[in-house]
Amino acid sequence: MTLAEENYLKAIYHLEQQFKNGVSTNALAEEMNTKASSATDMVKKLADKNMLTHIPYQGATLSEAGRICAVKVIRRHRLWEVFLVEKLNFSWDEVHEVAEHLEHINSDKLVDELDAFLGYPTYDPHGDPIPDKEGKFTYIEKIVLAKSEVGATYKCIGVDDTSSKFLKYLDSNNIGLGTIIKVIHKEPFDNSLKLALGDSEIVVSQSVAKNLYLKKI
Amino acid sequence: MTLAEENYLKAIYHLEQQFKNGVSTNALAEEMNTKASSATDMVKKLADKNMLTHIPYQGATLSEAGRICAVKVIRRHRLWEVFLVEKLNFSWDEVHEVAEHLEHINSDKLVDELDAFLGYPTYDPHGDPIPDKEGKFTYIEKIVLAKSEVGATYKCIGVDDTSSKFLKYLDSNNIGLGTIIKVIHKEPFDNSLKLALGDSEIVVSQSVAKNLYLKKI
DNA sequence: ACATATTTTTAGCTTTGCCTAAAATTTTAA
DNA sequence: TTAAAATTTTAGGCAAAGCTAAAAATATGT
Repeated sequence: MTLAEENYLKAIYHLEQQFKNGVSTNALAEEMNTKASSATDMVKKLADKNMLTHIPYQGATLSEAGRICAVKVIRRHRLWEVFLVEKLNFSWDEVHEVAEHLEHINSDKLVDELDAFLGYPTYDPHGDPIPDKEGKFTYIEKIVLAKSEVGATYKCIGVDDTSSKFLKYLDSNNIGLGTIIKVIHKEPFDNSLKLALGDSEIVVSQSVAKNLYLKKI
Repeated sequence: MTLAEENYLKAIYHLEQQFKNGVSTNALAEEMNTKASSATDMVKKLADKNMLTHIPYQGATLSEAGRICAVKVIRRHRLWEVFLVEKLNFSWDEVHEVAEHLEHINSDKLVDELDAFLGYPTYDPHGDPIPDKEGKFTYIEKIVLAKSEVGATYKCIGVDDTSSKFLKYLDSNNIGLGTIIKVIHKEPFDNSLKLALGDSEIVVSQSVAKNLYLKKI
């Protein structure tokens, strides 16, 4: 698998969560920041390699081989993110770009030793699960903050949007993985939420609340 | 700089140690495991980018910019080798291939944090010096075992040949960086050497002796 | 010195992955 | 239901980095 092929597989894997019945060329092109014609080219190449099935004008669906390959890339990406944050003092908004490169180094020894060195982590710094050597994910039931109950207490376990802007916003409001959050009030007018974090209170907008994942505690 | 360009710059830098008056196209092609015509193409491209000067039919010489770029790649390569050996349990014959990939990830934060994480090492697992952030090397005077004095005691500080075969040979004879070696006898017939390593004695051929670097102690 | 050998360069082709423009297909909506 | 809009594919090109084969320049040997 070339670098470009791996990136396409990862993108298709990602989009399949959303579009269960095949990933459209346009959606794929957008995810890859490229043009539809390029996406078509690559989809055809990947179909030739039996990494996916493609019905023209309909969409692409990963084969088992394609899924395995995508999950391996995701495993590498997320393990490197843990390494960067825990060992090299990266903050969670800085890791993505570098991990995009590291994820393409395909050496079983490298990845498995890195996994062991990090203590077999099951979640990356954004709260996304890290597949194990066999490709198995550990799932935790995630509640999105926007659908939380007033009065309940939660732990922050992940984010949906991993853009630098959003992660910096969270940092500046002292929200990180593991942060304990109590929902004080929900404003019916704009769906903003008043939260208690330790002894301070903050108000977050609905668009923030839609991107924060919690676990009830 | 693309991946291929960086590899060529590294190769030219390496060959310049040997061929002070310009690196020939053939030598470069051989170092890169490619054909002379491909080397010519790349040399022209690098000359256009002011990374080197090229006199047709004569040879190529790195510019200051080219040297800086090559040294950066070497720094990254050697730091990752240290990481692989010290943190991920790689042996010194396994590191090269993976480091060839890692060396091309160009992030100052990544490299400088890695350097700090490793404790600012000055030598890689083969005894080659690691340039610092400013590109400065720490040099130690190296004595090649083939030119050692009978009766003297040395510490192993590096190898010339870094092939897997040679490194595995050294491992199987319990020779590594830091090993203390006393030269017991030099056989005039074939220039083989009898060495004392701790309380065992071994005999090594001249071709081994030409590839081991020592420091007198 | 001059023919031959070696080295280096040039010319032209391949593959990968992207692009634009145009054609084909499917969807939407009047 | 049929014309317009949107989506997808095809066709043809481009740049990078490699290749082979042939031409040009330099080196060598007698």
